[in-house]
Amino acid sequence: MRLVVADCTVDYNGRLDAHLPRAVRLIMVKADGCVAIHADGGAYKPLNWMTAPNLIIEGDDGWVVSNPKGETLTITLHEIHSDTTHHLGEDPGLRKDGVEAHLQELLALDPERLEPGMRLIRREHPTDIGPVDLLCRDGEGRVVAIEIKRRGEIDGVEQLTRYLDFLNRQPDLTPVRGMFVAQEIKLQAKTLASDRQIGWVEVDYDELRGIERPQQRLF
Amino acid sequence: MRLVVADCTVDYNGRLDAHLPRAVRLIMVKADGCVAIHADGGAYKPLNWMTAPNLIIEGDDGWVVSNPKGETLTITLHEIHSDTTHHLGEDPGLRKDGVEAHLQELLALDPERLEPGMRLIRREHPTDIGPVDLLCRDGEGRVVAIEIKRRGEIDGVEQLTRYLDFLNRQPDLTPVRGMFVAQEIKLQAKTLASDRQIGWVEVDYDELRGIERPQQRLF
DNA sequence: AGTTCCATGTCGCGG
DNA sequence: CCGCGACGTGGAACT
Repeated sequence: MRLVVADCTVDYNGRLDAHLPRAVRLIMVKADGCVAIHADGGAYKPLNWMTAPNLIIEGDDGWVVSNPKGETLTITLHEIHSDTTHHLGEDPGLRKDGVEAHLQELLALDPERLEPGMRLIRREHPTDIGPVDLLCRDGEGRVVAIEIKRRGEIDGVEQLTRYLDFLNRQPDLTPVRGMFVAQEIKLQAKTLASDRQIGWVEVDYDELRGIERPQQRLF
Repeated sequence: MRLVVADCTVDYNGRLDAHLPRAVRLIMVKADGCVAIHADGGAYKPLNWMTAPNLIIEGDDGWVVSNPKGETLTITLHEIHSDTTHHLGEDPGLRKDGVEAHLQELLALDPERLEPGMRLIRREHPTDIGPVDLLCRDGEGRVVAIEIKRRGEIDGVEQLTRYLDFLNRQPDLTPVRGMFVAQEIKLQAKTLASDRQIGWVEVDYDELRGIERPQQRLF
C-alpha cells in the first residue's frame, strides 16, 4: 500500500463529473491498484476514488487513473509532503455474525418460533423474480411465504407482495399467505403489511440464538 | 490525520459482531475522530470502521473506540510498523455534476423531451408519502406523475406506484398516469412498469445538456 | 431528532 | 458477465 500526502487537485470523469479544488489530502493506492483520495474528515468514504481494475499513469505533475469503462481520475500534484509504501500482505478476511443470513438460518431450524405448527418446505425458494427466504406450510396445510429482514421497512413488504403475487399464480401452491419477519419492524411497514393481509412477526436475535442447538436444552 | 501501519487484531461489536484475525493493516484516524481499518485491497471500503462522534481510549496493547450508541471497536496492536500524523487542514469540498437533481432540472426546463405536448405543473410536488419529482399535464390535459432516476430499477417503479395510488385518491387530479424516466432502465423495471400501465422513457444526459440553454440554438 | 431517498453506492451470490 | 438483494449501508435534505 502506497500512502501519499500531497497538495493536489483532483478531477473525476465517468458516471458523473466531480472536481476537487487544490488542498492537502491523503492519496491511498492499494496493492490491487485502486486509488482513494481522503480528506481529514467525513467518515470512511473518500472524496474521490477509482476501483480496480484500472491503469495508473504517473506523469511529471500528477497521475491519470483510467479504467476499462472509460472513467478517469486525474490527480494533479502541486507539492508532495510524504510518500511511503508499506507491505501489508494478504488479509485473512472478516468474519461477520448477526446478519440476515444468520437470522434466516435460525428460523429455518425452528419455524415454530414464528407460529405453532409451522413447518419448513424450502429455504431460498427460487422464483422468476427472486428467491423467497422461507417457504413453509402452516398447521392447517396452507403455504406461507416468509420474508426475513434485519430491519423491517416498507420495501420489504413490497418485495414480499411481489413474491405472493407470483406464487399465487401457481395452481399447486395457491392460496399462499405472507409473513414478514424482522428484528424490528417500522410502523409503516406493519401498517402496509396488515393492509395487505400479510402477517408480521418481530423476533429477538439473542433469544433465537439461545435455541440454536436445541438438544443442549434437553440435558 | 494519523496513519498507523501495524500488525493488529480487530473486533467490532454493535449492529453485528465482526472479527478480524491478526494481520498487518492500515489504521486511519481522521481529525473528526473517525477510525478506519484498511487492508491492501478491496476498493475504498475499510474492513472495519467507527464513525464520529466517538471516544478513542489508547491503552498499552491497543485501542478501544466506542460511540454513544454503545458500539465498540477494539484494536489490539501486536507490532507497530509506522505511526505518522499529518496536518491536512479543512477541505474545500467536492463539486458534483450529473446526478438525479441535475437530470430533474433539465427535464423541468423542457418536459416535451419526454413527450410532445407535456407541460410542467410543479417540480417536487409534495404528497404525504414524499415528493413527486415532476407533476405535468400532457397534451390531452391529463395529469402525469413523473419519477426520475439516474438508473431505473424496480424500486423506482414501486415508489412511483405509491405516488400514483396516492394522487389518484385526490378527486381534483385523478386520473393520473405515471411515467418512469431514467438514463438507463433495467428490463425488470420496464416490465413491471408496463404491467402497471406506467410509461417509461430513457433519456440521454449529454443530449439533454445540449438543450440546457435552448436560446443558443436560435443563432 | 426522526424520516426519506440518493449513491461514481459497494459487496456477495447465484444463474 | 449480469441480475438481484443485503449492507454495521453512509450521507444529505427536509420535517
